[in-house]
Amino acid sequence: MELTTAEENYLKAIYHLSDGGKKSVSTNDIAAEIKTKPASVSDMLRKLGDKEVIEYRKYYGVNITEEGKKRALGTIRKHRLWEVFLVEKLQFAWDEVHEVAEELEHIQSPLLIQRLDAYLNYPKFDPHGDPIPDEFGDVKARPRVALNEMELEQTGQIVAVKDSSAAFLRYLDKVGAYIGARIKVLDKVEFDGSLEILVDQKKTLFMSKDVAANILVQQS
Amino acid sequence: MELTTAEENYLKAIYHLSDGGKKSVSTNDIAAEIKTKPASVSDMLRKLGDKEVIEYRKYYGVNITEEGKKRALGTIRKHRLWEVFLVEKLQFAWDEVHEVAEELEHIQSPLLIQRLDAYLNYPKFDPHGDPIPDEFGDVKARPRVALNEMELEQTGQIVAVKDSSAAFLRYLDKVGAYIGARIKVLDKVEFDGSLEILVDQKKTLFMSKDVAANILVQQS
DNA sequence: ATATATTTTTAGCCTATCCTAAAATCGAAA
DNA sequence: TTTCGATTTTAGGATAGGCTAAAAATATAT
Repeated sequence: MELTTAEENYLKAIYHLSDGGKKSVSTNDIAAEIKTKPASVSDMLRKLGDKEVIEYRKYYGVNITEEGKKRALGTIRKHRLWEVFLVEKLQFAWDEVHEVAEELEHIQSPLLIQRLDAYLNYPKFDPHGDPIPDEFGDVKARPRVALNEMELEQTGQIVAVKDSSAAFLRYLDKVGAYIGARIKVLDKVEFDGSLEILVDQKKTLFMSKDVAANILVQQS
Repeated sequence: MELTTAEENYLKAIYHLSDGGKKSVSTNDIAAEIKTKPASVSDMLRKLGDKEVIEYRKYYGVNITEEGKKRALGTIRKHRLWEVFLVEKLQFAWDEVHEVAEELEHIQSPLLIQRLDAYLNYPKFDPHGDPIPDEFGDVKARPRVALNEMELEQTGQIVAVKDSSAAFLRYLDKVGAYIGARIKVLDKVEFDGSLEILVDQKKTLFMSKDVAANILVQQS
């Protein structure tokens, strides 16, 4: 059964909020995510339930079905492939692509996506470092490495810290290295293993090997 | 003022049916073009009139305004740029691109189109040989040449015949060289000036120089 | 355990776009 | 010029998606 653009957007939101289908999701949370009113969400949930892409029990939130998961992953795949296209071929900055990809992801043409995928050389990750599901909906888990183990020029996103003491987090905060920050290794000093890092394509930052060893990066 | 997808489609249809704004267009003709009912067209014409992209006098058909022309040309530009992309970059056949381009043409992002244009190296014609309006809505008139004057490998579309005798047309019909046919010069025989032509990317066709001299081609 | 607060749903309404059936208008022929 | 056929518009209704206000159900706190 065909989904409308609005339905695809709801399903994608539910997929994300449910952490890939692991948790159930509330009406209010969906409304906040989609920037719409809870009443509108209730309406849509009834429809998505009828189409069996979610399991909907009134007042108890929704769970995404296997079919729904497949659909959501299809939309996510399209979104991320378009993001790669925009950044790699059309020179968009990585933070300019989201809105346009939001539109492009609803174009209906399996052939188009197949060809685009090939044209981009079957990328596994989008410009934000998020994995691109393959045509079957399988996603490649992104390897996580300690920042000090990364090579020159490599890029990634800070996803976790090993040392979560207040002191360490306060330090990270001060230098502007938050969870989610996009980083690139600009330099590694042989002598002491300290690094020069580009954060969010804006500011550079020096850190010791010890600090870097406590920062986990999801590579792109 | 923003136009919806439906409004853009109506405007594009009116633009084409009016031969670029030269003639006025009837409700019935629009309905046929859009594959909708005349009653729906009346509705939409009122709206487009309110938005001043057409001039609408009940019962007397519509004329497109300058503003409307500009909008229509913008949509046509996007459509044709996407067609070039699909054919040149994603290896679509020239007759597979229309439906997808119908969807892509409604993506709203001036930056996207600007970048796409540059990426495609500012093409002047789409894969069907139709001219691509520039960002100001100006279109380059396509030169027409006699088929016998074309060079090897050149492509184009048959747009007219010099000799329109029944005999000649019957001959063209027999060999499958109709007005609108997409052709490519595969070979030119030095000795007698006869040609080998690829028609519609499917069948090849041999013709004498005399025949070719009577066929006018719009080059791409 | 009951009262209150929060969440969710329902009811009713709006706009966009489409439809069918009926009414209005136009234009051409007698 | 009157009438008749074709075209066009209007009227009224459907569906998709959104909104507000009010009702209903659930969750929480005393």
